[in-house]
Amino acid sequence: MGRGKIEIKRIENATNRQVTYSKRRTGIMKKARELTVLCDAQVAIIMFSSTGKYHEFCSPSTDIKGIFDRYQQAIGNSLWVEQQRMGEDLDSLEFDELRGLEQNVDAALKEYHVITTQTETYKKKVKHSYEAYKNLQQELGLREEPAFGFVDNTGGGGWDGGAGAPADMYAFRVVPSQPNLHGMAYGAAHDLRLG
Amino acid sequence: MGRGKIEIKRIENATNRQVTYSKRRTGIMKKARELTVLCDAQVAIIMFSSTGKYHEFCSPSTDIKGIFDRYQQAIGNSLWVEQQRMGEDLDSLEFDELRGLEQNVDAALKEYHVITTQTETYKKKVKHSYEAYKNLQQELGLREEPAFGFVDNTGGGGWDGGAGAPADMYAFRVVPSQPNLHGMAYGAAHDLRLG
DNA sequence: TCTCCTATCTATAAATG
DNA sequence: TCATTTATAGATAGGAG
Repeated sequence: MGRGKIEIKRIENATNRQVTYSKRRTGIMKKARELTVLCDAQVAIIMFSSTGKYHEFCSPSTDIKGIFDRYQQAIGNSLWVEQQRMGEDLDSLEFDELRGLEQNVDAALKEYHVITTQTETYKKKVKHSYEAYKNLQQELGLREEPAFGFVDNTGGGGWDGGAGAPADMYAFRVVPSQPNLHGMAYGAAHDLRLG
Repeated sequence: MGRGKIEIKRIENATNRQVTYSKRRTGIMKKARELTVLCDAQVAIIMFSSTGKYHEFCSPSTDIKGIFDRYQQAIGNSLWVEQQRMGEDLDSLEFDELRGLEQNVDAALKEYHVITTQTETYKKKVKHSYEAYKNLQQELGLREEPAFGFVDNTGGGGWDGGAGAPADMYAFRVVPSQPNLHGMAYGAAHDLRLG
């Protein structure tokens, strides 16, 4: 592409590197968006430029964290399969111990559910605030990516509807190396009950 | 590209959709690789096809989780920069509520930490109980429930996930810095139901 | 499915405003 | 610095085996 072939190696000139990063990033994001639409796929992309700025893409109806969770789950599944094949010998556990475990986890999830519900209202406000912010950006004539799923921290992109990221970001701020709270829905707690 | 322009909308024919997914995925992954080299960038890509198979790309010297962690930290940091800009355009009541949210989430995560610590003890027991459970299942002549609809466990491809929920308990154990309570609950729901 | 082919379409490097 | 233009390299849709 472009006026002449280029070798795929680090661009030493910082300006050219940044320009190329920006152009190619846009291209990849566009391709990702097309892929999600054409092929009904879920795609999550995180990029950090050499200057440390980040950009993301995420298919609609989810967020980066959701896809990452799904990915971890898939990885976890493969790991477990390998684990089984290795035929690791495990100790057994008394049934009443299992029941005790179940009750503890259930209680923990109930407690979590209360907390989650309590903060849910605020999360929505944050999201709506961001949308207001984005709209303001538009009104001020700042450039905007046309499609869904983009977030960047340069002020040039924007959030589109459907991304649940703002709420998650709040949680991440408090504990950067943060536990995976995302999918811990209370509904799951009910299913924990032993028969 | 190719023999004629195509409209960017879902490809209804499943075969064509899969073929296009495969081709375009390859293209995007290649572009991502070039970007990391040319521009010294960090890139992480996770894709799930409509059939549930997943593929990933990640720049060298790190892994998906590493980039995701960096991303979480980055959005955590940038949120408050954005927040302050946004605050100028929000009324004070809204802003007070946003502050309230911070405190709520903070409290929630502290609570979560306590809960996590409390349940940490049980994680090993969950794992250790699995073998006993499998044995019991066999004795009772029960079939294992398929846990995830998206998983393609027909064997073959290296990245395809498989098997059921217990994997999450394993993932939970091997990734203590990122406990996955969602998966844990889910796993417990389906695999600890002994009675 | 899978690979190869290739006419066409798209992305983009470099130039330009 | 930016956006825009333009000439080319690269990606790929559709078809064949």
